[in-house]
Amino acid sequence: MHDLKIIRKDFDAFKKSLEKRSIDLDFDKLKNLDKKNRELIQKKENLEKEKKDISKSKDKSLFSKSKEISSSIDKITAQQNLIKDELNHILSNIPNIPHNDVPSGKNENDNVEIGKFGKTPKFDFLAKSHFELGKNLGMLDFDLATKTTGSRFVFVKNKLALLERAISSFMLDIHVSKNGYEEISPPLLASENSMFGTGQLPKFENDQFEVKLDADVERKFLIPTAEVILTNIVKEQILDLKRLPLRFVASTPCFRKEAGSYGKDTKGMIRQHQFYKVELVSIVEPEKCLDELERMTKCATGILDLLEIPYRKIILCGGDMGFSAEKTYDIEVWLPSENKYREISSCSSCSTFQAIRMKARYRNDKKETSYVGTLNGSGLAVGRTLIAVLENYQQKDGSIIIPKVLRPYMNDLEKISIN
RNA sequence: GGAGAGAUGGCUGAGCGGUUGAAAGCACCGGUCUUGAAAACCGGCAAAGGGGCAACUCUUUCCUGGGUUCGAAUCCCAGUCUCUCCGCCA
Repeated sequence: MHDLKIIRKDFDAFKKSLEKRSIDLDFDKLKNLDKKNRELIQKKENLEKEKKDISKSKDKSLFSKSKEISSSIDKITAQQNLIKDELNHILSNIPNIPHNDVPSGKNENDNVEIGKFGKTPKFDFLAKSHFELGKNLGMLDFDLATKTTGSRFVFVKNKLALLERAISSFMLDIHVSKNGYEEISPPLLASENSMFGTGQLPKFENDQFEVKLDADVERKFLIPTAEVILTNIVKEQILDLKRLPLRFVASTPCFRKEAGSYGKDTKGMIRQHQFYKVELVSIVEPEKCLDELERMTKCATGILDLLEIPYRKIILCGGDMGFSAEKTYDIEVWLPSENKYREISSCSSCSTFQAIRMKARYRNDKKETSYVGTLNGSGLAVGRTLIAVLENYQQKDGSIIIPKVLRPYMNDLEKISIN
């Protein structure tokens, strides 16, 4: 969310800073609402002052006047609330401002590649897709998931289930022991307010799974990413500067409706309603956001280096970035069967955008309260890492070599074979 | 599911109709003392919003929403959350 005080200072600059996003927004309306809102506030405050003075004077002859003032205040307040709600509604639907580094562009075609890393495997046979490999091994079962649940779910079985668990544990261990993240096992449900804090709500409600609880308590949602719950750890807090940076890592299931991607990636486990993801979240001083983004991205790519899986790094253009991000790197892994790179991680700096929504603040070196910077990134998507291992480590006979770093997590198993 | 207790500033915690934005302690900042640090002592220290170039000033806020009153942290009603005990279940 944006700070109206800052927008107000230079309205045109604000308008311009959002150009890269290519959104349609009635800036004049916003401006007018803000003006009207402040006028009403002033009116109200003057009346409140008058009323307060009467009450302080304890002068009985003025008491009836005070009552009249009260009713005027009520009227103005009602009016002001309407304006304020409209203002908030508009504000909470405006995405974050792209950083200067961000290339302009409309969609994923305008993203810019930064570099390719690792060696793509050369096969003397036709590379199979992960779902063929998994089916042949008898360890990926989509039909069974359809039977018990529905489309876009999968049963991972036997040694592949072990592999999935190994990937998750391996990533957690690296991030905890080498990268300095604190491991968290969080709730998988988030309150409506938490979902607002990180920017999933109100705009993207259609992508979320809502869970109905018995009572009429606050709405709850299955987390679409652990980012939601990890970032909200600091909501409504004023942190001591000494505590920063905070770095959290969690491996959790994520749930997404994938509304709007009907017919996209319907085969295999690229795009599921449920998937495991190891998520990294950092809470930092806002000036350190971009440095932290580089660091976090290195933590993510470091995993792929260790797994010896080829990947490339790209920077997202303004039109392709997520709602809350100011700058995003995507990491894409090489998938031999598709002969292209596919997203496996997305690391974003959200500057103070989420912090303002969450009211997450810290005391800076001048002892003033100010908003923290938040970052999140996948480190990495576990399901897609499984896919990448399957495809890049496949052998002619359909067996899968286990990457060396994962073997300690799999009783030193070197290979997954049919039977 | 049954029975209680509570929700106050960064934290702990008093206040229970009228200078209470709120005692006290901790934390934090400045000063005295000290070779330096610690201790001790003195002083400062809430947030959000509005106006002003600024010094500054005004309003709101003691879980949320209503109500009583000229006036509410304090009284009444409704709700949310947290904790304790009992029961039940992982």
